[in-house]
Amino acid sequence: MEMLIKMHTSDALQQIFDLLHSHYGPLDWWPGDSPFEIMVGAILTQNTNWRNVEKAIDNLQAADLLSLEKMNQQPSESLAEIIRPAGYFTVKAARLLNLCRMLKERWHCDLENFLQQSKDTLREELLMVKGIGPETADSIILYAAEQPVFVVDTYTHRILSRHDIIPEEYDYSEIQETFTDNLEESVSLFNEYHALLVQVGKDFCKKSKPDCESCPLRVLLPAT
DNA sequence: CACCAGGCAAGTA
DNA sequence: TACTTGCATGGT
Repeated sequence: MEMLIKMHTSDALQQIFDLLHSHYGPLDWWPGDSPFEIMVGAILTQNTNWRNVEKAIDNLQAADLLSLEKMNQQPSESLAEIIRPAGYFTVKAARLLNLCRMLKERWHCDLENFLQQSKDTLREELLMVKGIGPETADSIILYAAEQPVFVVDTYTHRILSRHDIIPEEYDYSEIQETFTDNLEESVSLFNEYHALLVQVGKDFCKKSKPDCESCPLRVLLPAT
């Protein structure tokens, strides 16, 4: 009679990180030049392939709109046309302007001061903006403000539940706690870990056609 | 052709 | 509270 002993969560999370890190090495996220560009990218990439986001950001660059003050002066309709390739473009244009308006009215466009708040108040303030939810807020806190929060996305949920490390029905905060309760609180670790999960998700853990045979996590069973 | 991608808010019961 | 639906382009 054979027995399968479930690994402790902290050991599993450490093993996943080690496997991914030795497979991919440092990924140098976030792919954006300034804190403002990172914040814009975080909104544009909501439920959208990053390739499409890059096209939209190129358009914004060409229109010289990658600054808070300039974007804030842009009418919603023309901003929408510029970010069209990112999809959901009317909704996302409004969301970008909601963020710009909050930063102007509450922070007088001083991004540095805004991002230097404690991560908890920063998160509260971001979540008050209509169009910024938990993942977008946490992406901004980790990658623009460089403060230690763990970012959870659909790949994080899919990979951990398929490997039986968390239950399928875990929500955002439960998944986030799984990481923060079992890892040292470190900006560079959280940065790299989320980037690695997204990368391995794109490469091997697509929703309907996973490629578990060649996935670097195949030694952790079960999967698919 | 169908399906999906680094979510979120609003509507329904 | 717990589901469902709209938003939309571009790649496989």
